[in-house]
Amino acid sequence: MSDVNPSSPRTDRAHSNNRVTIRHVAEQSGVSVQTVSRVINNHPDVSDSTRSQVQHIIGKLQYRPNGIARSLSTQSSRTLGVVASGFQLYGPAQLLTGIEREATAFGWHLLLQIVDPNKPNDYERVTSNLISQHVDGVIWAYPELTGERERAFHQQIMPFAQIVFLSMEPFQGSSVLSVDNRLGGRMATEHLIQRGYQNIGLVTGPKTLWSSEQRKLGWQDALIAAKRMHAPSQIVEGDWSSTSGDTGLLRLLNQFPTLDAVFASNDQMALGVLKAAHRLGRRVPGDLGVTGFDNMPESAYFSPGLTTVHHDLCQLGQLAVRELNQALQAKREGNPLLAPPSLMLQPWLVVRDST
Amino acid sequence: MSDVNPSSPRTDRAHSNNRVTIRHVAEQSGVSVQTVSRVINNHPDVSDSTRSQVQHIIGKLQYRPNGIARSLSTQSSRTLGVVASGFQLYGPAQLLTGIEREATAFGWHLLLQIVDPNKPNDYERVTSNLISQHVDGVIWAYPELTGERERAFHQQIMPFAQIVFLSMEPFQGSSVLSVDNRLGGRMATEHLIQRGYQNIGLVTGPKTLWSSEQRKLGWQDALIAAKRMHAPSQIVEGDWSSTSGDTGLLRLLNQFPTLDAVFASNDQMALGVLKAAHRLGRRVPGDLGVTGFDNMPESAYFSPGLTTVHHDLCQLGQLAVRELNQALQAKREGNPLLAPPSLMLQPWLVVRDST
DNA sequence: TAAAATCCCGTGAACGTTCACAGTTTAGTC
DNA sequence: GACTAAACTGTGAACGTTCACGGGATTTTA
Repeated sequence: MSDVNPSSPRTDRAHSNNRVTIRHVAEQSGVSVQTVSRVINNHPDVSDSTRSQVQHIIGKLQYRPNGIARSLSTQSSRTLGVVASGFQLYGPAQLLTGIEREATAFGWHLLLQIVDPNKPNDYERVTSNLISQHVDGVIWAYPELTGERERAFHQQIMPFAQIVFLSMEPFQGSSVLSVDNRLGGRMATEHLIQRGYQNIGLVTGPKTLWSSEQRKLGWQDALIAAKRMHAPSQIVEGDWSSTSGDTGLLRLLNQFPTLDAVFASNDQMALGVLKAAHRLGRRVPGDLGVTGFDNMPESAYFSPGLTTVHHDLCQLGQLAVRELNQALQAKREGNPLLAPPSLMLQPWLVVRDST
Repeated sequence: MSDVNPSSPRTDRAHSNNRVTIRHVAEQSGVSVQTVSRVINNHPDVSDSTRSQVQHIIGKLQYRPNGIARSLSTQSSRTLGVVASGFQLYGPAQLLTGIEREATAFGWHLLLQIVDPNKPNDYERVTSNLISQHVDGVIWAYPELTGERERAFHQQIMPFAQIVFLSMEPFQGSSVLSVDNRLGGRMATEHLIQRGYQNIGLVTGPKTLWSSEQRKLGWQDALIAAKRMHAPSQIVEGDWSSTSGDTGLLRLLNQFPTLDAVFASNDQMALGVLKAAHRLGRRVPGDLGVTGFDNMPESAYFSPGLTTVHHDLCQLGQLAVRELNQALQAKREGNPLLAPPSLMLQPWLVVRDST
C-alpha cells in the first residue's frame, strides 16, 4: 500500500505524465496488474473481496483504462470509420445522426473521414488513415455512380475491416444498404401524373451520384409506364442547393416551355423551384406541380407545403452500424458470415399542397 | 532479404494478422527497425541511399505505420475530441464542417462525442471516453447557459488535453470562441424598429442554451435603447424547429395581440412563423415583419425571402482547430501558452423581403 | 484421505512503435 | 597520420494493456 515507490524502475523516459495506469492501481491494491485487468474487464477468476477492493481503488484514483494501449494489445480499436463527403446537406447529416446514435449504444467510436472527390489522392489518404488507425469496420456513405472507387477501396480495406456501403449499386461480395431511390422517384412522378399534370420536368442531383441517378430512373420509369414523352430537354442537373433549383426551373422553362410540373430530386432544390415559380407568377399547384425528395422537417413549412418522398436515413445509418456490429461479432467468435446481407428501405410519399 | 523467416520468434500469440509492420520492412531492406522509423518520420541521420531503398520496400509492401502503436509510444493520439449534441441542425452541422476541414488540413483525427443532455451520466461517459482515448484537445461545441458542466469538464480534462469552448460565457483560464449573438439579436431587432414596426415579439430558442439567451438579450437591448416596451408576454420559447416557430406565432398573437413583428432566434423557426402568418392571412412584410438568425442558404428562398443575421460558424470551427493546434504545438515545444485567447466573431445583417 | 476439480492469482511475453543512448564509419583539420 | 567532429546506424527499453500459461490454495469427489 505504499503510495509512492521511489525505487520504481519505470522512470527512464521523461514523460511529464501524471496519468494513472493499471500499475498504480495494482500497487495500491496490493495485487498484480493482471488481476486489475480482470476486474476492469469483468472477467471471472477474481474473488468478490479483492474485486470490490480493486474497484474501490479505481474509483479513488479515478483510473481510466488507456484505450490506446488496449487497442494495441487486443488488435482492435473498437472504432468504425465513416467515409462521407460533408454533412451540410440534410441527407448525410441524418445518416450521421443515426450512425452516431447506434455506435455509442454499442460502444463503438467513430472516425470521421471526409473525402473531397475533386482532390486526386483524397481517397488514398482516407484509406491510409482508416488502415493506420485500425478501424474495425467502415461505413462508406458517399457512393458514386460508377462504383469504381468503391470497388478499389473494398479490395484494399477488406483484409483489415468489414465494410458496409450505403446507397450504391450492390456488387459481388459486398454489403449494401440503401433506400429505394428509384421507387421513390417513381412514386413522386406517378403522383404528379395522377394529379393530371402533363409535362413533367426533372431537376436532378449531381449525375455522378448513384442515388441521384436512381431517382432520375424512377422518374423515367413512371413516364414510360404512363406512355408520356421524356426527352433530355425535360432534365436539368442541379447540385442539391436551392439556388440550383431556382435557376433549374428557369432553364427548364426555357428548353421545355410546355412544362407544368417538376420533380426536384431533393427538397432544397424544390424550394428553389417554388421560389422561382412564385417570382414568375406561376401558381403552385395550379400552374405548376412540384414534388421534392427527402421530407426534411422544413418542407412542411414551405409555401405551399411541399409534396415529397419520405425516407428514413437516420434508420439507415443505424442499420449500417447494426450490420457491422453483427458481422464483427461473428468474426470475433470465429464464424465469419459468408454472405454479406444487403437491404433496401422503402420510401413513401407525403402529399401536401404543392401538387 | 529472406521473405519468410520460419524461425521467427514472434509467433507465440495467435493473431491471424497479415499486417505489414515496421519489422517486416526492416528485414526486407536489411536495416534496423529504428532506421525505418527514421525514414517514415522524415528524420535526418539516414543516408539518401538507404532512405530511398527503405522507401522502395515500403511502397512494395504497402506498409502503413500503425497509428495506435505510434500513439502509445508518443503519448499523443493526434486526435481532437468534439463534444456536441447532434448535427441535424444547421448551426452544429456548419461547425462540424469547419472543424473537420481544418482538422484534416493539420492532420488531426476527430473523435465525435454526442451528449444527450437529458441522460444523467452522459457527460461523464463522454469525459471518460475522451480521456481513455487520449485526445490531445477538445472542442466543446454544445455550451449550456449555466456553464456548470463546462467548468466541471474543464477541471477533469485539463490535466490531459487542451480545450476550446465554443459560444459560451468566457470564464477564468479557458479559451472561448464565439459569435456575438447578442449583437446579432440587437441588429435584427433594431432593423425591425427602423422599419417602423412597433410591437416586436420574440420566438427564442431553448432557454438552457447560452447562444439562445444572448440573442434574447440583444433583442432586449434594442427595445430598451429605443424605449419600447418589453414584457414576458412578448416572448415565447421554441426548440429551433419550424414547428415551434409556427405554434410560436400563434401563441404570441394570443398573449400579445398588438404584435406586428417577430424576431425568431433561428431561420427554421422564422420559416414556421412565415407559414403561420400566411395561413392567418397576415401579409409579410406588410402586416408582420419577420427576421431570423443564421442565414442558412435556404433562407433566401423562403417566401418572402428572409431578413436574417449572418454568422460564419464554419469559420468559427476552423478557428477553434487552429487555436488548439497552436496551443498544442506550443506545449510540445515546451513553452505552453499562459493566457488562452478568446475571440468573438461579428455577425451581420442580411436584409431581404420579410421586413 | 488422496485425487481431482475448481477457484484465485501472478509471471513473462507480446502488440508496433519511438526514444535515449551508444557504437561505427566517414569526413575534416592541423 | 593522428584527432576531433559529423554523419549514419543499431540496441534495448519503454508506452499500458491483454493473453497464454503455470501454480498454489481451497473445495469437491470417490
